[in-house]
Amino acid sequence: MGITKSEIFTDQQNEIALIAKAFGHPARVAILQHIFKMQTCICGDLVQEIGLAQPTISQHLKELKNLGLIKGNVEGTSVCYFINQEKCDEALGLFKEFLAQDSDEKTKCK
Amino acid sequence: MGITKSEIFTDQQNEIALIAKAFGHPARVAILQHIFKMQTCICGDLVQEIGLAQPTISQHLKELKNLGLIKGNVEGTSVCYFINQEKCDEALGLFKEFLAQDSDEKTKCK
DNA sequence: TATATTAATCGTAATATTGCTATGTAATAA
DNA sequence: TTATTACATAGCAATATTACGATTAATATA
Repeated sequence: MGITKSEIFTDQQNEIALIAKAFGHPARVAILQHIFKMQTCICGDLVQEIGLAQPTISQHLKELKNLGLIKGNVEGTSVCYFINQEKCDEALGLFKEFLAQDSDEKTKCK
Repeated sequence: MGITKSEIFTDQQNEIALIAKAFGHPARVAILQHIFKMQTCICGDLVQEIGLAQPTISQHLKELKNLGLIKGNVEGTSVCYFINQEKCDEALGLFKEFLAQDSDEKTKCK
């Protein structure tokens, strides 16, 4: 998207943005939800379930895997994907810290 | 980003993705963090604080405002922005529901 | 009224993302 | 060995995003 000036932001800001971007596409949300629900699944399941072409799903899986949100084990000709719960918990922790700053209503604008 | 086939996803999946996309850029993370910290601020503050050009900051503010994550009051020649805590809580709720599905370890891949 | 201040909008260049078809690769089956 | 299955990768067209300079709009102030 044009260039993002990552260098002017803190590591934490970049990290939050990176994880958020992974959740920023409904296909990836759907993929994660399906794996959460089924515990594990293979690429072909998701192609059936979601209705995007196989290479498209494969690409989204790759992004999620690169971020560590899911992991995959090779089993014969297929790859069994599953949630990396630690990483998801970490992501949720980041969002909590980010969004749950309870303000003490100091000087609000009228 | 090329066309996203929103119509094949559920409203909830699209909603999560939309909110996540707002957090998917470090400038918007930085903007929100600064407003959280200062309670309120004007566009010029953020230009100083973050170091992007005024139109760029203004554009990011617009996106956050469109999603309802922040609100702005006109005060003379400036606009006083502040967090819409209800919307932020709602966003956090969505992420919690999405990410905190405690799996009961059924059939995991080895 | 003229000028300064503050922010929004317009237009545009550069770059990223989405989704596809075609193809490649690895493991299994016949 | 050859075919099949299941994914991954390459390459491309379409579209979205980021960032900026120039300009405009609205208010305040001299």
